[in-house]
Amino acid sequence: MLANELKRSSRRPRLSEEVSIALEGQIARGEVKPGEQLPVEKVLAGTFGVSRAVIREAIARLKADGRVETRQGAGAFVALVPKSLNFRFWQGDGPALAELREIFELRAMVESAIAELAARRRLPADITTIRCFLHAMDDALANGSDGSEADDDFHLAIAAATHNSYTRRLVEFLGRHFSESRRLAWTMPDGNSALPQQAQAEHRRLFEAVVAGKPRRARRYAHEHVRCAARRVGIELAGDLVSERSAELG
Amino acid sequence: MLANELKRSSRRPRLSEEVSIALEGQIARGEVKPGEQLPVEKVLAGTFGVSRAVIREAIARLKADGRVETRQGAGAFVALVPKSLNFRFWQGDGPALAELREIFELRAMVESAIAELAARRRLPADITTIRCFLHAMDDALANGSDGSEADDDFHLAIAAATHNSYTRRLVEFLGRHFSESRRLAWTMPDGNSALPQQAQAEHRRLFEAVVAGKPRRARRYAHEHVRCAARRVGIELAGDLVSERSAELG
DNA sequence: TGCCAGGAAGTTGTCAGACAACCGGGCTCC
DNA sequence: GGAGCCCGGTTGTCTGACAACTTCCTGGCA
Repeated sequence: MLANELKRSSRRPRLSEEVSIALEGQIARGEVKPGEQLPVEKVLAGTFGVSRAVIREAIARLKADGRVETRQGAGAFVALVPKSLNFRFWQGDGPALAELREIFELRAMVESAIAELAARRRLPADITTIRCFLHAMDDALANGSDGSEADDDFHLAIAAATHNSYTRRLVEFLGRHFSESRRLAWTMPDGNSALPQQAQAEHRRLFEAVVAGKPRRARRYAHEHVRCAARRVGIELAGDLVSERSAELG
Repeated sequence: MLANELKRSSRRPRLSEEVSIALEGQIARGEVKPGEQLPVEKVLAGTFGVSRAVIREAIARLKADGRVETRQGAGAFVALVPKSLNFRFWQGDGPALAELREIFELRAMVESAIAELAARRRLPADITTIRCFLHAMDDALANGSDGSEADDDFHLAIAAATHNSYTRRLVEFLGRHFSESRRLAWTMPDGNSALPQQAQAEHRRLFEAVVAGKPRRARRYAHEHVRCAARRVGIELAGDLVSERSAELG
């Protein structure tokens, strides 16, 4: 019976799991800050009361998650930018590009749904906040500086405008992965400033749809924005999503 | 400058990295299929020409990503429904009933988008997995037992069928909050078994839409399922979401 | 025949110790 | 003052061993 295979609960937790959870917690709580060095393996082994092999497996997990980086001969350090995508992306790796595509795909799904809800729920205060970040991006464009942070805040403000705390928390959580993909739009080499300006035009359109309280239009613009952002870094998303085509009917 | 950061990546790759990438590739290419057992550690050590410790660290990474599950004394197996443990740290306390509406709202957004993508991407193996959990819920219904776990797995399997690892991780991430809301459907007191059966009918409809490869229908059924689920616990969601109305046009 | 207890073999989990590869700082020597 | 070398510290890898656990087979029993 297959039910036997599914029975995976109620097993004794492995030591390496416990250690990696504990370390992850320490990092999450800021007890070891980004860039700082973790205690050396031998010390960790002592404090946790396990062997070095267990510590190494736990750290291997954290490395896989991108929360920790190790340098042979130097030590293990809490990652500055967790889950660094851009390195592998610029190396033109296959899997990294695929990963980026998946992120854009998820962004398209989540952000379009959120834009729709925000257009339906936004209050005057929300509009003020969103507009503030829109202007911040305008400034960044004018100065030629990096507006990716304002970009993050812009989308976060839209999420907040849904007045659904879970939505907002979700976007905050995903922010780590999303911001990496957003930063690409602002730091494209070759000084082509037309691309950020194009993105900003999309932002403005999305903003106006939210202000006007047009859910369908907001959804379409949000989806279009993500798809264009993907295209700007050379990724072509399947464009035949229901939400999009149907929105044009409305 | 970005070039400085790139310099960091020109380091000799570690053995455990290479091994985990190689294994990951074998799994991705289907050389070892979901549910199948990996070669035992000693054999892997032999074929890769490294020690068992390296193999163990590589597998620790795959476990962290949820691509592999290990059972002491039995072996290492490619995960049926890849489970990601990455996001375990965001566990608020159990959602108050007031927050339940927000959770259902988020579910409606996420699950409908995922159902749509799954209907477009599902492969035969995905269908098999999903059907398996559908039957598990059938059994639970027949026995009068709790099928909420199979319910979780059902939706997780649909997320996996999108073949977007971030989607899958997102659903796993949200799982804690969602499963709470799903359990309500299975453990309604008053022995009214009509409600779970109604939910199961919705599951079946959704499943068939995914199997048939009808994205719009899958989106509508997923959305409807969540809305009905909410109604079954006394929460009325706003039903005028774009996705829904427009889907009826298609 | 059917089945159940129990052992044997196989597999993962953990430990301990050792050495290689490498980094960083301090020291010497020019 | 600066360049090069050395040395302690740290991670990376190897080896061998035992513990904990699962699976399967086998022999005895009803």
